[in-house]
Amino acid sequence: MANEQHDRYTPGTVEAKWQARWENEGTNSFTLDRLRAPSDPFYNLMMFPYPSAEGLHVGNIYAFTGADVHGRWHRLQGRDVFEPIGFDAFGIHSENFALKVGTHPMDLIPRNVANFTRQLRRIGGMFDWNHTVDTTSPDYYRWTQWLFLQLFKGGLAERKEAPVNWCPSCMTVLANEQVVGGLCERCDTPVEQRRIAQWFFKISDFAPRLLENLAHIDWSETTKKAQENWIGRSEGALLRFPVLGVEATPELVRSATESPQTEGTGGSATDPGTATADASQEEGTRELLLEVFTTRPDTIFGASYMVLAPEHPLVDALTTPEQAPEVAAYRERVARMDLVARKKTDKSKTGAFTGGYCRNPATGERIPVWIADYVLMEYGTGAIMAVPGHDERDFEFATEFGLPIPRVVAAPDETADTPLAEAYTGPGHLVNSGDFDRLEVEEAKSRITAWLAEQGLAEARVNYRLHDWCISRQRYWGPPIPIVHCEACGPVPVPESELPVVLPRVEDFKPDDSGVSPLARVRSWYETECPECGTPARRETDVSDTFLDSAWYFLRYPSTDRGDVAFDPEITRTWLPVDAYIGGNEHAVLHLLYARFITMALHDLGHLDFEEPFARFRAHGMIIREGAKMSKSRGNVVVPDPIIEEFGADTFRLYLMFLGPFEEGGDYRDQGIQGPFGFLKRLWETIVPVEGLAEGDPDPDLERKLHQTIEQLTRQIPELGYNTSIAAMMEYLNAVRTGGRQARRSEVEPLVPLLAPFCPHIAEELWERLGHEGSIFEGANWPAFDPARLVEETVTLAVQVNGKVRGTVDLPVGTDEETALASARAEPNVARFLAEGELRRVIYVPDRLLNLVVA
RNA sequence: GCCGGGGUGGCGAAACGGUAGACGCAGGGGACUUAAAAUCCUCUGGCCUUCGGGCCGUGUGGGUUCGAAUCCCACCCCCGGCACCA
Repeated sequence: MANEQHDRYTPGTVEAKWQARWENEGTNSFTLDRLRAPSDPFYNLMMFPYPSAEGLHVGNIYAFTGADVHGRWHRLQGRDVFEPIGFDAFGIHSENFALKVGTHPMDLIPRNVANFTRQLRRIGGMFDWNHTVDTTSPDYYRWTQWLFLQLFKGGLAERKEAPVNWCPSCMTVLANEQVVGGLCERCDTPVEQRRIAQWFFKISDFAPRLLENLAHIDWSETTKKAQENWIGRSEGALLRFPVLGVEATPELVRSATESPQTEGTGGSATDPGTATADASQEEGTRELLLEVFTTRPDTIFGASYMVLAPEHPLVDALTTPEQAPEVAAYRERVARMDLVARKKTDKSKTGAFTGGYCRNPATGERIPVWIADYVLMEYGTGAIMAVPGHDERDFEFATEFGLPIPRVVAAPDETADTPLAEAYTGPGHLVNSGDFDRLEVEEAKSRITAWLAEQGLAEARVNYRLHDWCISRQRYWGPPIPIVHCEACGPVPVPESELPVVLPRVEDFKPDDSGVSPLARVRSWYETECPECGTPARRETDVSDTFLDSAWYFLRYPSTDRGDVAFDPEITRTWLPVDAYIGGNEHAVLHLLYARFITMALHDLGHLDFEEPFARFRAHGMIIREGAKMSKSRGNVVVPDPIIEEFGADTFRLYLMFLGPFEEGGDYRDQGIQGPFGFLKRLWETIVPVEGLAEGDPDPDLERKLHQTIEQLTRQIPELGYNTSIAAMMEYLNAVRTGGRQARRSEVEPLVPLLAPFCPHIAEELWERLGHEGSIFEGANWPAFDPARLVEETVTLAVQVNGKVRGTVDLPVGTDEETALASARAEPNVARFLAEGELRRVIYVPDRLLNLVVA
């Protein structure tokens, strides 16, 4: 009795014991030597957490457990699995929270990291604690800065002006999410736009490759689709509209053609760039040309006016003196809007007439030029030809301002004169389009583009939605951008030998009226000498985006033993690209795209020999609680510590993985944990007085079921089919225990490694009690199955009459049709339905079903 | 509006085009117990039943098929992402 007491399943004891042992024996840690020479490396990555003050969120635990199961499974196959974890602790979240509680982030973050570390150890992940990263450590961000310098030297970083949200009361830059309904979230002042010089990475140069490579990487389809949409390739044409009455001075031609977008899409193969514009100059066309991008060159005959973005550089040149006050007022009004409100689609169209005109090169007609905020400076050329008959936005605008709405496309049942009640954007043939009438839309696109190209007024063009990555943050809590501004030399990179540029401890890190980063008021820090000419110079005071920290962390993990390089070339070649990356789809377009870009850039710069960082990526689902989304404000967040306290980490892990398909998520119901808990208890009690297990071969039926279970798990676990794998183990254990029978060792022992990926602690304990030396994860301990033993001897055949099941018959496997039919006829209920008519047809699916068609 | 992913018992969910609801939760009944907890056994989609079984049932409406939760067409609803992108 006392012994029984002693042997009860107490998760706390078991888990503490094994966590300590893994730690002491370095079960999950790699030495530098082993990293250099693994026998079968497998890099298992999960998205490192942001260490918040609240502690590890159950969503993190869900993700990490799913990834850990995957890593442990590979380990049980005998592979060398490297499974690192770290902390993504820079950024506006930490900074805002620090501001709120009045603690310096340099004090706050270490506390949070310590708490996260404790929690992460407690859930039993197979983490290599000797290879962690903390993005806020100078040892790490030194290399983040190094990365910036590589891109800068490679011509992939540039400084240019861009709009930011500006709160005139707090005198600070706001992120989009800090703007609530056009007001500053802190002081409710209306937010406006301000243009400031910022650093950009030229990710848009990589748009075509980032898109094309998606076809060759093994990623969740949903993630790839999200990236595809984000990159937003669209095929169309660049068209040039002569501006009437404005002479083409060199400056105007420059501003007309050097819009950021024309550069941004420079990577596209169909883009000969701005040369044609110059050529047309040489032909003596003294007219200024206005460039627009369109996906519908076929509708050019319907372009009844033009629209420039209010910020477009040619607005001043086009505006007549009479219209100048109205234009200026409109531009000011737009500038006062925050960036979110600016792009709202549900507001009505506004705009102002510039007084200027273009000539429609197709019709020869004079068409007015307007400015309107529905045209965005950051897309295409920042100007459009407006075709109100066949574009919903233009239609709305033209209706608002009483502009003509010609029809140039007709559906099969329409004519050139069918009135347009709304923009028609469907297929059809051209009308009112001169020689191009009757052509189908698709053909007209290329024909019209070619026709205009002959006159130097068009070229085919591929445009991308993806815009350059602004990495400047006018904030405190991030790595300082390693640049020195010198009056004479311009922006000069900090020499690599002087890295890191250490973020100074600034007690007052609140944004203030200086208008830039808090670092801009630490004179002792920003005053320096130009690394090139030695004259007094000023450090860049902006810090870099948190997404830069996380765009390369997976490169650092295996090389954290190396203080002298960002990543060791040999080790990197050995371990990367990452074999399996599991994470949330909320990072589908930012983190995952930036990481791909950085990898591609480092590849081109000669630092890496691969250009895609993650060979395989799987997005996990989201978990909700009792049917509702979890959030702090609802107060329905699952707090992991008490649950682990009561049931143990193994049960918690098992339950999380049991909730539903890992890639779809699940509903956390507090009561539900009883199921997995009971399962572990029963498993323990089935095995634990090991002396109580019977010897001998397994029961034949159980043996078959065991092999089926092993087969199923071997197939499903690597595909993240966790919930059904767990169900299969439960089913098997139920079968072993039916009728309270005494289990044989041979029946239950293989269940231990099957369970190990999910519940590593109890698996280790049972494995040890069963007499094995060392950790179950050291060695290829996953059981094999024998395909020959999967097969049943008898099957239950469903017998249908006219597609409805009327009975079943038990038959030996492989019974022929004739015999099966005879047995079926012998079933009284089947015979009854058979008697209702004449047997017309027999469908026999051996070992499954017999369908008798009667009429 | 566009792009994904989904709609199956009271609930979470299973189901190579072949017996819908495995596994688990919750619930009913029973055993053990002085009692409770724990544990174990057992039942549990709905309606009807002469207890043999029958009818209905996977968001809705059509279609293909001997046979559809599964494939095709149209539509409705929910979740996630993007969105004045020319």
